[in-house]
Amino acid sequence: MEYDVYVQACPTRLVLDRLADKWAVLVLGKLDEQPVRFNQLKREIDGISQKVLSQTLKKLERDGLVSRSVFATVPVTVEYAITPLGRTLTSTVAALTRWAENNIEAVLAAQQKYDRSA
Amino acid sequence: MEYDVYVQACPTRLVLDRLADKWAVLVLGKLDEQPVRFNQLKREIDGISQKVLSQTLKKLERDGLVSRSVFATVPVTVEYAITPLGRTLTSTVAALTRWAENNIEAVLAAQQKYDRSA
DNA sequence: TAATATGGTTTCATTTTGATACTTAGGAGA
DNA sequence: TCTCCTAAGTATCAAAATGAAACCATATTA
Repeated sequence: MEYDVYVQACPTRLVLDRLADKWAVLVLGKLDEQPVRFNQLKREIDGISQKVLSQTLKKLERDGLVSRSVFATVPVTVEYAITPLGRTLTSTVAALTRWAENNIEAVLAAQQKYDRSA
Repeated sequence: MEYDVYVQACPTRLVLDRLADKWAVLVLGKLDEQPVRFNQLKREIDGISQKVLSQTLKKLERDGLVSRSVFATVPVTVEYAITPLGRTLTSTVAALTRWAENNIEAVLAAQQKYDRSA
C-alpha cells in the first residue's frame, strides 16, 4: 500500500490536517515535557479557549498521540500525557516551533519589504 | 529579545500559524524539488482550490519563503520557487509529511480503537 | 450563604473555507 | 470575423470552523 499526501483521498491527509494545526503543535510541545492537567495547559498556552483546547485534546487522543487520565479527586483531576506514538512526533513538531523562534526576524523583514513594495 | 510561541502576542505565533497549515506544507514540499508554475501546482496538489492556492502562495511570498517570477509569454507564465530562507525550513516540513506517511497506520488503528470504545 | 476550583459543554456571532463562476489577454482554428 | 483555448488569477456566496462568553455539576472554603 502506497501512501501519498499529495493525493486528496489518501488517509495521510487526515494526519497532516491534524499536525498542521497551530494549537495541536503547541499542545504536543507542552506535553512532551511532562504530563499536564487541563487548566494548566489552558494557562500555559496563551490565547487558547477552553473549547478549542478540549477539541484539540480530544482529536489528539483519538489519533493515539495523547492519553487522558481521570483522577477521582475533588474537584476531579484530568491529566494529559503524550503516548509513545506521540513521542515519535515531538522532535519534528519541536523543530517547527524552534524554526519559528529562530527565523521570525527574517520573516518580519520579508513582510515589511513585501508590504512596502505593494 | 526573547521569542516564545507560547505567548499570544509573540510574532512567532504568526509564523506558526503560517507553517501550521496543511496547504502551505504541501506547497513548500513541492517547491522544494524544483520551481513550479501555478497550474501545475494546482494539478499536483490534489484537492486544492485555485483561490486557496493563490492565497497560500501570496502569504508564503510575503513571508519571504517563496518567490514569484512572471514571464511575458502568451498566455503569461508565472513560476514559483523556494527562497534560501524557505530552504532552511523544508527539511522540517518534509519530516512532517514523512511522519504522516510512515505512521498513518498506527493513527488509523488508534482512531478505530477510540471509536469502538466510545 | 456565597465564592472558588476543576473540567468541561452550549450558544451564537464572526471568520475562514471551498466550490463555482467570471476575468483578462493574446493566439489558433473555422 | 467569430469563437474557443490556455494561464493565472479574482469575485461571489453558502457552508463549515473558530472564538468569546455563558452555563453546568460537584465539593470545599470563607
